[in-house]
Amino acid sequence: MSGKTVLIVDDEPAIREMITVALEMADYICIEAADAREAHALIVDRQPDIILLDWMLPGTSGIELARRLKKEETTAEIPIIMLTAKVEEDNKIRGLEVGADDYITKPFSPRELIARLKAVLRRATPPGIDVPIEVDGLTLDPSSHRVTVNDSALNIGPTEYRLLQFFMTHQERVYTRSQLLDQVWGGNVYVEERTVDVHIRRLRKALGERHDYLIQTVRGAGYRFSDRPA
Amino acid sequence: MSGKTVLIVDDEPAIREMITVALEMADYICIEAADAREAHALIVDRQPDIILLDWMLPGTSGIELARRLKKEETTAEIPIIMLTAKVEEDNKIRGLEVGADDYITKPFSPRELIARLKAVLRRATPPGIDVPIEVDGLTLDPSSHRVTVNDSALNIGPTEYRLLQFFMTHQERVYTRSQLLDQVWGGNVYVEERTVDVHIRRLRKALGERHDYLIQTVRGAGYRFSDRPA
DNA sequence: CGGGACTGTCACACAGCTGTAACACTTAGG
DNA sequence: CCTAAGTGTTACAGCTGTGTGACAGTCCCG
Repeated sequence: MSGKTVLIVDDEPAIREMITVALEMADYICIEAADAREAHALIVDRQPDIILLDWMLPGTSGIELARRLKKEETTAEIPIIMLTAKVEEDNKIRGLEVGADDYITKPFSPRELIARLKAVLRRATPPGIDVPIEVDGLTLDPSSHRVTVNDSALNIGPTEYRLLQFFMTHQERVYTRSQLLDQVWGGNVYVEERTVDVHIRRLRKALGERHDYLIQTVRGAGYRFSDRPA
Repeated sequence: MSGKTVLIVDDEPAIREMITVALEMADYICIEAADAREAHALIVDRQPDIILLDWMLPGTSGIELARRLKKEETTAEIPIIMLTAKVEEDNKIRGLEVGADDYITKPFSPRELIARLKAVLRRATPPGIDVPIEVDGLTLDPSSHRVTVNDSALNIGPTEYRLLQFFMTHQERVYTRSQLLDQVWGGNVYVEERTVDVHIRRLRKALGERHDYLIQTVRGAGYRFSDRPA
């Protein structure tokens, strides 16, 4: 299972739909945007793992959006695959110039798309994703799928693990219950928002009094992971 | 929840009503005006996030109003969607010419209206909405939902947070209690105006003596946020 | 099949936030 | 000065949002 979130940016609904269907079959989570603004809003809100970006867009062009994304610190790391309608060497060059990680010319087969996607994700997946994250004695090691507090392993369920991993890779930022459901549970499930509270609780309990301060409640907003006291 | 305020300008009460019902279901706050004059008054007073403007109006036409709004600095930023009765290419062109952001031809479905509305609002929302704001040592960071004074966190409730955020993104301008209730509390609540005073008080207290000068009382008018002493 | 682990939901407890009223104070204008 | 209107300040009762424990259903593995 991949569970990676893919943002598809194309002004043509039919194309978005086609890609979505293909990718969801391959177990990706898809979100769609029709133009650059919509795309930007979704990027901020959902933080996709990769972006499929059409070359031609109404308003701000795909190229322009790519350039901007690569400039902003919070989005620069997200890999981008450009979609171009024609085989124009120019596009390729300019696309890669502004920071796109790969490009595909339409029409393309789902097979090809997924292959490229995997390749880019593998390549872009920084050596950092497998590196253990450590905060104040709390360590999460993705490669061994293990969580320890001062070297003593702690026993948490899969959901708590994903939740903690998400938090530790997204520190210092508040996430609403809804966003957490999207990011940790995966967009298409329907669960009560209060369920998040329960898993937060379980996680805190597992962390123990010495470390539960790391998961902070922001009343009226959501939760935040930070080693800096509230 | 959106909570955005939509001003509907149309001389036909039935149409206004229809739109209002549709939009309120989608969680927008609606205010209505029958002509240009009424519209202008509401724009100044309520500062809607977007305006639905009928092409044909008694007295000053919709086009004329749009033109004026785009000229005035305080209203130029408010997006406008023109409503036209017939499919006349002319209207489209002239409407966009004077600065409308989109147009819809009647009749239209609520679905379509809301879709356009969202698109325009998203387009109009600057991507920089998440950057921290800093004034004289006071920092508000929307992404972490944190407020600090010289790096020491200060503890304020959700309402004070929204109030402060509104002020910091709208500095140097005086807002009446009524306007603040609209903007910070969200139009449809009914609360005593004096409630604003209390929250202002709480905010000032939290800011401390060193910084409470930032929130200034304008006797007989309302409050203003400014780093320039009164 | 049986048992254990995990999940989502609910009900209840509780802390913190909110709106209001009441009272104290300040300002403007006679 | 004196008055009235406008604003500052405080206390408090009610409410909302969050913490918490229990529980039943589900899935997986032996």
